[in-house]
Amino acid sequence: MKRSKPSKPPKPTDAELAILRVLWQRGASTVRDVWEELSPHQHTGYTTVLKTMQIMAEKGLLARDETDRSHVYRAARSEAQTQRQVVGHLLDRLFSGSAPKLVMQALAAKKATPAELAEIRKLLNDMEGGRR
Amino acid sequence: MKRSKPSKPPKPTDAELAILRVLWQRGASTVRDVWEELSPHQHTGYTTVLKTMQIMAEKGLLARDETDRSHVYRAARSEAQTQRQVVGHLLDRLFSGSAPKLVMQALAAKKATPAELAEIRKLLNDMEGGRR
DNA sequence: TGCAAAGTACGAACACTTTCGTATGATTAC
DNA sequence: GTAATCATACGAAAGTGTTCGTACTTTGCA
Repeated sequence: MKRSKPSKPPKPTDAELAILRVLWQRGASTVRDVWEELSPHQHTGYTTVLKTMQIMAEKGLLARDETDRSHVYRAARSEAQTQRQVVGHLLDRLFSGSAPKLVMQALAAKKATPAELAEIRKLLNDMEGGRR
Repeated sequence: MKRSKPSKPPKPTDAELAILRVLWQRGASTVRDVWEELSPHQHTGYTTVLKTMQIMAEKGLLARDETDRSHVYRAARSEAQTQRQVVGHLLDRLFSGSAPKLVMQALAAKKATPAELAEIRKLLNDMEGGRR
């Protein structure tokens, strides 16, 4: 017997991530909403998005409201929760658990603006302040 | 016709990452070396590791030296290069390109030690110093 | 010499992801 | 009321990743 809502949703795939991004941005949406948002950028058919979202609901990645004829889906976990999960996964597998190494590569991969650097600096201050 | 060595190696999968980690740590190694390192942690057979490494060589993820009977493999790209590639990929797909957001989740996913925080702070100083 | 050990190559099975065509039912427009 | 539209559900195909059994070759050694 398969449980309908696993307590630990799996790591989303890339295609699933594209759908999640739309849902985080728009909030609860129908398949059509998501498809219209996605289709300009990728060439996927409507039923492809539908099927993927159905599977994501089975996996526990999405929750759906079947009240209306057009079912309304929402992300089961917040963007921040998902980010933390994926980053944690990556940290273990590619950075030997070293957050600073990841931070370094993040900054190397994409130059941060001065404003962003200030933001990170502030974050560090807060963390050190809390400890000290 | 398939090119034997694509100039852009694809993003490594999780299983491939496990092998790469051994190669980065040990340097050029035989399949047996890698398998012996891996087998205590995972329950994969010798030929599984062999096959995976062969495929990785085809993909351009590994380079191999066939001089000796036991072929010697090495990672085609450095650990830092791979980290940057994967982080860049993640940045685009899950963080809308915002490095600070990724940094925040990295620090949230795993508490950094004071020494690590200092390290990051130093990195920031260097970046700002260079720009200013 | 001949046998065991160690190595590579190969093919196949299985699982998972992604894609889409088609069936079917509900709603809307005329 | 009937036809077109729009929705879900379902099944299947294609691609990829992972695993391992088996065959074949080379080497070392009693």
